Amino acid sequence: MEKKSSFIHQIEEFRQSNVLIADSISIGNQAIVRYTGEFWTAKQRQANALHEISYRACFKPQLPRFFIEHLTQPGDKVYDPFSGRGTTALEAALMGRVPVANDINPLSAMMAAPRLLPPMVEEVKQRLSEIDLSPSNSTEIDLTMFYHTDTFRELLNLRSYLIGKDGNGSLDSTDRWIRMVATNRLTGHSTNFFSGYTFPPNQAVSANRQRLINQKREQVPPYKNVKEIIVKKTKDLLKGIAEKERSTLFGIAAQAQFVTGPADSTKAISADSVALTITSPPFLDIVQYSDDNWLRCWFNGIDADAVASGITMSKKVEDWCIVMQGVFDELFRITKPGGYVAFEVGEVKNGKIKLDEAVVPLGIGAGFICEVIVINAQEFTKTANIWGVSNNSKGTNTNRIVVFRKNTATKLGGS
DNA sequence: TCAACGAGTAACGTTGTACT
DNA sequence: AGTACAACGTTACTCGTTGA
Repeated sequence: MEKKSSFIHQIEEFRQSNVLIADSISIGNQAIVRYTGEFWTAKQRQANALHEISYRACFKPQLPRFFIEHLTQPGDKVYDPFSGRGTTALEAALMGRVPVANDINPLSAMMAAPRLLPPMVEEVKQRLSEIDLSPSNSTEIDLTMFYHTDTFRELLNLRSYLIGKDGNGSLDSTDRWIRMVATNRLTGHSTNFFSGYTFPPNQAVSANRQRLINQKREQVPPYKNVKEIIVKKTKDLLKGIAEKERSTLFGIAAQAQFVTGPADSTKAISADSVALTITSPPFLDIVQYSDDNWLRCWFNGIDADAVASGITMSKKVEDWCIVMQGVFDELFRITKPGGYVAFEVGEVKNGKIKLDEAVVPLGIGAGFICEVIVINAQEFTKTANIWGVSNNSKGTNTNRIVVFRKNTATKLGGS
């Protein structure tokens, strides 16, 4: 006889001391308990600064922290099949858990893995001083709507250096750090980006649109010093990394696993090995992941169109569910008996579609037990101000997490 | 043709705190 | 008193796709 999940007990205690809403929803023939409230706060600058690289559609580090704290022990494997910038992987590593991460876009591991091996600022300065960014460079692509010609020349040289060393296998952890920082400085709306004024840094607009933005603002991209900007951002990222954090991360990094491929077929990850999965899949077709990352892919020699063809962009919930069922089946394979999945989605289409309700049967269909739905609702910046969408009135304003558990008893007739 | 829809972020400025 | 910096509230701003 299996004992009652201690997680629900913890949530219930939390609820009683914080006066949260508890109700339940019927899905199929089951009543799923649902708690709504402010389980964690998610303001800016409340987590480790090492997280602060922009990537489209990332959740706040407080989200994985909450579930890692409650559901794992140090040394446990914590997995994210839609890893993105690697929020789950990094937060897990900072907490002494072993990260396993997957993403269809190779950009993801390039952004996540180097931050498990944070260098000293001096190492980065030294390496940059050894790279010659001055030679004039023939270009196969015009990006002068984004960059001053001298900045563009520096970027082309850095790109050749990185792609060259990657190609002959001589890229080291300092180079990978520089590649991660540079990729994140390619476009942005303020001074410490290589580009002139453009969109906020998680989305690169098309070249044509950038020309129009330049016209409208009567701007020509100003000169930006590539090496100086990389050093500046390196310092910012390393603010929260004292020796204690550095040694935790270095100890963990050697055990971490980064996989690049579809989330429903991750053969490199062992069966029955993962203690906790924390993830957030694409929400239907809301975010244009490969378009938003086209410049980053170019900088790293990645074919963005090829990546795009593998990304789930279903418009309809039914189509999305078919793809996600495959993901859940794979999660069931790799989760260890007694392990958990915390699957985060949001409400979309002006609140009409609550994806958490669609997720419940998928996990059950894969063999999991649905434990509870945790909804973090608060006044916080999720969709605030961008596109003129005001916070808590439109767009996705809550984190809706469906928590599943794999029974410790062996499933009968399992293949 | 037009309206609906939508997974932010970095810098600035003010206030607070620590140290000389 | 003066300096440095940490903390944090506030501020600025755009595109692309779809379906009626």
